[in-house]
Amino acid sequence: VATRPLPYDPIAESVRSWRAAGWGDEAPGMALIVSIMRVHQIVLSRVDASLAPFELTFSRFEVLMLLSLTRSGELPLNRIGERLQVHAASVTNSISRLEDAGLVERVSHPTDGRTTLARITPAGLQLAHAAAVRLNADVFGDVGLDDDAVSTVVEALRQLRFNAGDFVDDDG
Amino acid sequence: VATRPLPYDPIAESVRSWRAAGWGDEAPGMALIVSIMRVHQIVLSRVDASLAPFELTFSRFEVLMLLSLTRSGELPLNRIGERLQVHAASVTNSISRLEDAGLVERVSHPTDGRTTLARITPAGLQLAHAAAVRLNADVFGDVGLDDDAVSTVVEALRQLRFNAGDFVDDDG
DNA sequence: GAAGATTGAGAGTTCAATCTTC
DNA sequence: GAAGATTGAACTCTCAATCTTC
Repeated sequence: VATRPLPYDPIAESVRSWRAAGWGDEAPGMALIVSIMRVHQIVLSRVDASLAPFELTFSRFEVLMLLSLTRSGELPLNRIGERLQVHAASVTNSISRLEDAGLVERVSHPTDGRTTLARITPAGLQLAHAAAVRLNADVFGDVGLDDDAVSTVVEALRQLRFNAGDFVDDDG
Repeated sequence: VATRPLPYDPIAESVRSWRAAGWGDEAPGMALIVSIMRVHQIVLSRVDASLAPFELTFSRFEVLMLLSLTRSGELPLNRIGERLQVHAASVTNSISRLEDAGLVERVSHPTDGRTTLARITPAGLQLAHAAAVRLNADVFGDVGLDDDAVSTVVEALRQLRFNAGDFVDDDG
């Protein structure tokens, strides 16, 4: 953790200041945005700490996991970017690192010479599994909220993602 | 936005895969973490886009806003880091950039030679106000969730932050 | 010795520009 | 010309190490 616990909730304090400045109407939105920023920081540091023994970052773990859950174990780079919602340059970076570690290899696409496939290696498969087990135990198994709150938040954030145009299918 | 909308919810898809892999118990926690990661990315890009005309990032805006809401307009760098929950190195970086832009200036602490104060300038005050108005209009005023959902999520995330040891005062 | 601040290294992200292939 | 991938530049964040001052 970066610093010691504060004697007060910094976000509640920001809301008070925002209201005092005459921006009461937008205070709830401000609180939501800042809460997301802070919680992101917290969970990212947890995840990275849990993954550190495997020399994986969360970004690379996501790529590895996505490949490991694919029937053939391979996927075009651009589809990885779409699915994970990251820039093509980030995918290139992640794949290169995973390739250096021997967890993934680049393969030519059989019919389209423009696209490159990433294929997970046996070592990659094994590490993906081990890392997932570890992450489940360290982080996912207890995120610091009761089950009801978890599902409520997940649903609300799904709504937010949908409204942001992340995806178009709005069943459930 | 980085990519076009997907025809399905990528997180719901991950949950299905996670269950299929036999990790059903931890699937909700996984969904929460991934949701936070993705929503963070969305709101950060919105905020940065809104702040771009001012040549401010959200980190620097937060510093500027914190100073502008202070009675004296100045604060020790370490207190800025505590309040914003960021590393001292990040504060140094932010303050240097704000100083380069003439929005803040470094001042020696009157009694403690170790600490440096950041003081907001008149230009900084003016820009902080303009940026806040803009952010309220562009982002905070409509975050893409109804009011009930916003307060529910904010409260749940407060709980998560509290459980993470971010702060110790648990009233409200 | 401890606290506050800074610096340099390393990782990730995005964007713009470039190259190859359809 | 458009799509896919890569590269380089610019930014932020964190960590470890260093310097100054209490």
